[in-house]
Amino acid sequence: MTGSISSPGGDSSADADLFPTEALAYDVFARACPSRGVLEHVTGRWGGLTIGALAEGSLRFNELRRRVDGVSEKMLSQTLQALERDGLVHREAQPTNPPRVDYDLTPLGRAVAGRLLALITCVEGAMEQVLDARARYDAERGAR
Amino acid sequence: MTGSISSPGGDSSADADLFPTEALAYDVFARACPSRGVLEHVTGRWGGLTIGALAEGSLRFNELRRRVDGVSEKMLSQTLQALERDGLVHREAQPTNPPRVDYDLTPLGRAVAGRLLALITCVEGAMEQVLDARARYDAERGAR
DNA sequence: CAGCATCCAGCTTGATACTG
DNA sequence: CAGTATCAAGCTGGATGCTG
Repeated sequence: MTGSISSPGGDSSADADLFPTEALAYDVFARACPSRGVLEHVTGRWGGLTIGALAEGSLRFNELRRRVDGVSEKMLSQTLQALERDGLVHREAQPTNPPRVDYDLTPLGRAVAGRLLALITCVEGAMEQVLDARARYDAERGAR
Repeated sequence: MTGSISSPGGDSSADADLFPTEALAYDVFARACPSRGVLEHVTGRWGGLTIGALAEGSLRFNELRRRVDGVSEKMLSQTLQALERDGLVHREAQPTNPPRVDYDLTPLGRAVAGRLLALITCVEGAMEQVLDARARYDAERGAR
């Protein structure tokens, strides 16, 4: 066990030691775990929005650029490459002129997108409560 | 509708226009939407891990610091303040000496945590596929 | 213990210009 | 259209020192 999170004292499987790095592993809470990197690609500034946009269907580079409000072409390009490398996004390039490249989610990407969208929807739905909470917080802080 | 994402042509409810900024609104894909900020707090470098840690139960400042591997006290403090302001985290300070402060999730925070944990679990579970995808990607790219 | 204030290195980002 | 290359600037975040 890498340390950090995952049950404090009660370890669910005492035989975990028998599988050094094989079976489970992958603990996002551990600094060095590769899953932390993937999670950052997925939840990063542009990753989440890109996946969210692609969840609605295949899109071309500049379509994506317009959809994800505020992303620069450099960042979009970078984001797409990271997601493609992680196997979440599929890139389909046609060697025509002018070139045409379509991006869409892989099955794995769709699985992640589902969870991500659930989170996004949850946050969007909570906005009124959040705004209220902020107002209260600021009122108490601002007064003092 | 702010623009950017949200169904391309097919709008599910034609009467959406009757509720200018009341009902739905909050579109993360729009640059200026406050929900984007909240989502960034939740999914940010430390926000997600902090929420994940608190999902297991109430924790004190330094306990959290140890749990979330790699976070500095400055970042943790900052993160907690943002989450508290957003109404996701509750801060309970006891005016004792030495001081004792407990943090835990609000009901809203727990709702978000659920979705977040689902995402994290999904990503962790996909790690093998991701690592495979990366290997393939690098092989093709490195060769050329 | 639970933080805040300050300083500063460096990574991330956005403009801009260029290529196939 | 679909990117890559380069560069300056700004924000992020870590280290340090101090407070109650």
